Amino acid sequence: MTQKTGIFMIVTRFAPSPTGYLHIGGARTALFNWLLARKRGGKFLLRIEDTDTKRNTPTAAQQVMDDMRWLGIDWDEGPDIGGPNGPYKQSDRRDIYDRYIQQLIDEQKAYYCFDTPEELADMRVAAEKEKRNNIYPRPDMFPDAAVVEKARAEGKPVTVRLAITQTEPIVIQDEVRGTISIDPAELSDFIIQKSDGFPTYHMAVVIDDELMGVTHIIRGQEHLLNTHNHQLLQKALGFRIPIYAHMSVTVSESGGKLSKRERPKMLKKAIKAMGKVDKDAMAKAGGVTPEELETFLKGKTAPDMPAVDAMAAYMGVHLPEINIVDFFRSGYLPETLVNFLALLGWNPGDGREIMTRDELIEAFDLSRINKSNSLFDRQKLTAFNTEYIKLLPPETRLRHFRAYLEEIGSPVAAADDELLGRIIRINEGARTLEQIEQKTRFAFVPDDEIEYDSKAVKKVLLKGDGFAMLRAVGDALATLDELTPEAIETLLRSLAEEKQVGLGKIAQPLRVAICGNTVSPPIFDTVDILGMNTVLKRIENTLTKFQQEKD
RNA sequence: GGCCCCAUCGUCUAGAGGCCUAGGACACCGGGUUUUCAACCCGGCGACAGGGGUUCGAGUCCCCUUGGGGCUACCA
Repeated sequence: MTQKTGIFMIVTRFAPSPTGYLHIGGARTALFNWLLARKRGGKFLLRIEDTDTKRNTPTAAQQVMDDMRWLGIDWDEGPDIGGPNGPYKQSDRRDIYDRYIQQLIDEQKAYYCFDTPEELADMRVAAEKEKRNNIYPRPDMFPDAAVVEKARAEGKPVTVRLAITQTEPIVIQDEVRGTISIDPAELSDFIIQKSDGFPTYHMAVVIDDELMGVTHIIRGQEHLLNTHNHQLLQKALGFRIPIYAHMSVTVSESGGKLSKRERPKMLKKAIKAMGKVDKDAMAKAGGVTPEELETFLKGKTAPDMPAVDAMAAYMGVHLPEINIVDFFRSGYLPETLVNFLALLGWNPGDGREIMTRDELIEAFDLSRINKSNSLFDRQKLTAFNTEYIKLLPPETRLRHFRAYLEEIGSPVAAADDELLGRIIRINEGARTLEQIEQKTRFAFVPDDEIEYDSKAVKKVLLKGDGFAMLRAVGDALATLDELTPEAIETLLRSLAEEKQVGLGKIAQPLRVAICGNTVSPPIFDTVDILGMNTVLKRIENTLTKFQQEKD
């Protein structure tokens, strides 16, 4: 029963609105659609839904595309590369929407309205007070062209609504949720064209999906009830009905939908928890006025993301990663995110978890998407990242690490490929690229600019005989003529034996002297990487610097 | 409030009526390894929300309760 028609090509899409960075939920939606298209040998489209002129931000579309590329989610048609059914930006498709809206009006399936925002708000309040649904009162007679002309001349807002005349239940088929039917009496005639002339989301999405030949739509559960409206529109316009799959929502640790509001929220909480903070300095760090900061702390409005990030950095608080770039900057790998995201609400059914991109594509299927909401578990994400740092081919790790170092402006970026590769290798077991960077940074700062951790200095050098041990280590190292990790190991081990102490007694003072901290990559590699001159210099510096405190 | 969706360890989940004494992964706890932090190895703790049905038999099907989530915009 294998009937390959050949003409039935799957088409999926991701249709973000350019209001900010690509966030984790959007990335998951994009990934599922991409996975389905790749699995079935179909096409995956990218479309920018910028019909809300007030919310659009100019760089967002570019940023979203950059983030998708970083994740390795590529598209076959899109705003930047075009395609047979373009343009792929809704603001460039106004004339198309106008035609269909006019068609609905001509067929008496839609009608003009002239309500002001205040009037609509009153209706909403009244409905709420009377505990009934807010159903728009459809006029018996639809306004004709003359009336519209007059309203426009008077400066009234002009919108268009779809007349919902169906009385039988509206039934949608959902691939993950089955049959969901709803009584049209629950539905209100909704706006399909706004007073600024732009179509609403509902109108634009239905038209574009039809014209672009989209066959499968995977999206969040928040669109489940919209689907009935979309089906009404599809019927009114004589369109095909695509296959829908509504995935569960990803919720955050604090409950509720995982949203970009999470970061400003956490920042506010941190500021309040700290009590006294220099607000002027913080406002300055974030590039906002003290007044703006004050409004943020009191009210609901939040400054934009770069300002939030800058203030968090200033205060040294770690905000939960929400946007894809946040994860990049925290040292996560794209492979980790793709794998982890795929497993949020889907699984291959055979217990596999760590899976390559190809394995994910191979195993992906709509029937295995589950229905219940899932919580975004950062600890498990980190465990995946640890795994991927170990698993990835050296070239790939190197590429990711270099990109990360350049993004955060780390001094470690000065290392050449060979050194960087070695740094990754000796840090195997690290959970994020950030950890590798932090553990290696000391090697790339000038010898006299090492930051000594006071607790480490006290514990390892000042207390006990750490100081004397360090001197002995310095003397011993100075005699070494062959510099390899093995030679260093042999030397230090025999020194430990001679002194009748464990290797730790030798290694820790040395570590603090050359790194400033008790935490570093394995000591023999660390010495080797720094080179003998630097090591001896730092030992010397350390002895001099803390000599007085010792006495 | 109305409408809709969902419900297995702390978390992500396996489970499509007997294979379940409910399996795996992360987290957690205990132990081991060890030059630090990790990583690694071994072991352990730990769940079918509650109540009714249906059935020879229910985590699996139905109903109710409870709990969670979504929508209810000239946002998408």
